[in-house]
Amino acid sequence: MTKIDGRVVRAERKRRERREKVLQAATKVFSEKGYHASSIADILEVAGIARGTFYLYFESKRAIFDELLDKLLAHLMEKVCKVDVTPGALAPRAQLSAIVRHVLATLVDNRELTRILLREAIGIDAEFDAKLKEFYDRVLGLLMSALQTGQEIGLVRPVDEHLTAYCILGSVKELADHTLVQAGGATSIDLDLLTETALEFNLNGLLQR
Amino acid sequence: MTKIDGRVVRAERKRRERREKVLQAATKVFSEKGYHASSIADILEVAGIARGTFYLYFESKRAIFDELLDKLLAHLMEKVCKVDVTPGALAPRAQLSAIVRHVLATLVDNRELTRILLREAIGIDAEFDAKLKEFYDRVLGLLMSALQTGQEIGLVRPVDEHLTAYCILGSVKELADHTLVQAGGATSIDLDLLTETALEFNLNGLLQR
Amino acid sequence: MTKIDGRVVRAERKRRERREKVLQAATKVFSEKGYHASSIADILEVAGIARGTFYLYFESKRAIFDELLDKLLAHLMEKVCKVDVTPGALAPRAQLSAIVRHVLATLVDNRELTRILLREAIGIDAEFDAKLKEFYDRVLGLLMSALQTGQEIGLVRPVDEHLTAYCILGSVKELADHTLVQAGGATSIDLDLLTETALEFNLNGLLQR
Amino acid sequence: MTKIDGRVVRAERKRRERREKVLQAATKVFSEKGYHASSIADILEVAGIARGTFYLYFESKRAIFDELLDKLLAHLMEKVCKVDVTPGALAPRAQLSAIVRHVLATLVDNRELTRILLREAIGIDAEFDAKLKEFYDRVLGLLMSALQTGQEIGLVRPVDEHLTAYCILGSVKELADHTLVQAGGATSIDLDLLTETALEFNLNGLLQR
DNA sequence: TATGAATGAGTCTTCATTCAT
DNA sequence: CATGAATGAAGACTCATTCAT
Repeated sequence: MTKIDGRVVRAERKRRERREKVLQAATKVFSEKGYHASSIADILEVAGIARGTFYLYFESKRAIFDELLDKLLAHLMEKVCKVDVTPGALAPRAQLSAIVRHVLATLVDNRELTRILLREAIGIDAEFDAKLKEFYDRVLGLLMSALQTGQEIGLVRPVDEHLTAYCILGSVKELADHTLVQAGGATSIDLDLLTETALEFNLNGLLQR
Repeated sequence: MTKIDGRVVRAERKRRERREKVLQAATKVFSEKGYHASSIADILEVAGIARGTFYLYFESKRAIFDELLDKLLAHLMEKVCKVDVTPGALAPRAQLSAIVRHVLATLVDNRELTRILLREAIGIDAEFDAKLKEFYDRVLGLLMSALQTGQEIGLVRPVDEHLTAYCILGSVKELADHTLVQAGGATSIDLDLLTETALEFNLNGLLQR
Repeated sequence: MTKIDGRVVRAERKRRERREKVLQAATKVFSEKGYHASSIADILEVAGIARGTFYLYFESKRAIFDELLDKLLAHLMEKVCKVDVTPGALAPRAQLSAIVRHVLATLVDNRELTRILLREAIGIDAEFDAKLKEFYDRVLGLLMSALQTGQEIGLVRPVDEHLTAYCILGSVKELADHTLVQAGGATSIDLDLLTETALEFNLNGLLQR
Repeated sequence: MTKIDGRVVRAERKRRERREKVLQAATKVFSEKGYHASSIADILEVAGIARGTFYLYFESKRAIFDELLDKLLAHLMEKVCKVDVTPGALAPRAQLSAIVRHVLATLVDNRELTRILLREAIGIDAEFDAKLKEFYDRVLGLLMSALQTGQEIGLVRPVDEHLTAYCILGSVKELADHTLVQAGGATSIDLDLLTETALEFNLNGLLQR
């Protein structure tokens, strides 16, 4: 039985590897040509597999795209959480720094997926728009609750939490877009500078004080 | 000859009106369904014209989309200019306020086009991406020069001008997106609150001082 | 207006002619190769039209097949009705003769469609099977009611109406199949002999009396 | 050597059992969904074997279908023979009764295959049509020779033997179809009633005498 | 022998664009 | 000018069959 188990395990691993190969190919293709301009044929060519093989691993073009983004969104949410303001916790600024760093690091580690998220994952269809909205809504929710807490403990000045949350989200998105997406693949990125700039911008604004 | 001239002029006007009608229809359709999901047939139906007629006025689906966006981009750039810091000029803050207000007002006045710009004008094709990049680069250029000037006259604290420009752009884009695009068509918008929030956020950040 | 009306009418007629051309082509193709073995491409070739044109007139391969059969079934049912046994009506035998003649004549006039009905219209899908069953059930219903009436007026010997109705239907179907379908297209057919044989067989059976 | 022989024999038996299992599965699947709607995958699932295994036993989807039908056709022909009218033989009516009974019994014993024969074995392809035609031609040949003999000995009234043979065949086919195929699987069947109805219908027709 | 992953030919269907009227 | 029928390239997806393990 061990022998068979071994075989099964190996087969399972191989299957996952193969799936992964297709996912990689799809990532590359989608990120380069966008969802609509990418054909299954393009993915097949990059993955080096036959038409039928694709459908062995994925239900449809749409399904593989979904999976790609789901993975990135999950990664992004991994360490994004409420700021802890109970006594004894890390300083809020340090916590925020960690979160922003995590997000940016994840995006840096997944440049192609980031491009897809920021550039190609829009206008796919209503269902997908909803998924994306849900993700951003969760992020915005956290931001708003953070702003509220910040105001309560007197750290944050009085602001419209809704609108301000959008501003924060937008600043980080655009930062990521221009740094990771527009810059060609080869550019090396100073994660610390990025994190610091984002944080400073959001916390202190532009004006000299 | 005058008679003929009159006819020609009238014909010319009629032609422009018809073009306009098609552009309106396309705006509505693209804004509702996105570029890819919109078919020429959708536009024809809304415009109330025949298939062949469309191609009398526009070269292709792509071309009319281009024209739509070009118009909005031109409107947006109309009053966006360098901040004037020569003595006697308006206070920088007032100038900025005017510019931001103009941009937001233009977007408010063109909700459907705004949706197209922010949501659907991405991932069309490389050429279109380039056009958009050019537009944003001009905006970013102005922002960076403003940041530089601001730093020189000691108004702005030392920042990475590049990255910070992205943050500013992003905050305004996202603000516009959530306020104009995500909110259904009927919502009334407080342009002053919007302008003020954007400006305050960018200038003063979040922290209490 | 008359001019335009004329144009519209002419266009409408042309449209119907074109549709008819495609229907003819489909009839030929389906009858020769069967539903499953026939591809849209086969129909296009015979009809001499382009791929897109087909979908201008018909929703799908399935839809055109449906329409083909519907037409034949409607024709067949046209003069099939209950036998009238009120005093003064034609003799039952004459009425039956007329009905059988009509059915066989319709089948003779539509040899290809007959082939499709008897040979290819089986196992398309559940929905189609249902449509066919409905048709045959109507025929069987008429037959059973005729058998009942016949028994009541002492014309018909006591029989199981259900089973006997099947026998009658089957004898006519097979007669048609072998005469119209299996015989190549060119054979000339003696409609009178056919009608008479069917009727005699069903009424008097085989035995000498 | 005997030992090896034993092994070989056992292996041979196992092989046949496995083949049988697949045939059973195919029968079930084809009878439920029809030839075209049945996929190899469906058969595999029911048979509980792997894809490759199927092709170890059968050449193709088409081949297993062939084999299924061949078996039924052979069974059916087993006791179908010329009527013996030499003096001392059983009465013709009794002989016919036995033959019809055998045919109907065989169909009853193989309901699923019957459904396939009557419903799904049509429009597969030209070759298959030919095989079926050959079978029916043999049946028709016997019927025609019986009719001829019957007429010669004055038992049968003068009829067109060709056309009448079709009628007989059709009546039995339709009887079988409605009784065995359309009625769900569970219905119990009165073989005697069936045989008697068929015989009476064919021999005596409908009319009271 | 048994397996099931891989293959790729084959089909339907859509839709932007052209062109004869 | 306006029309809308016709076009055909392009793309997604299925499934019988093969083959390496």
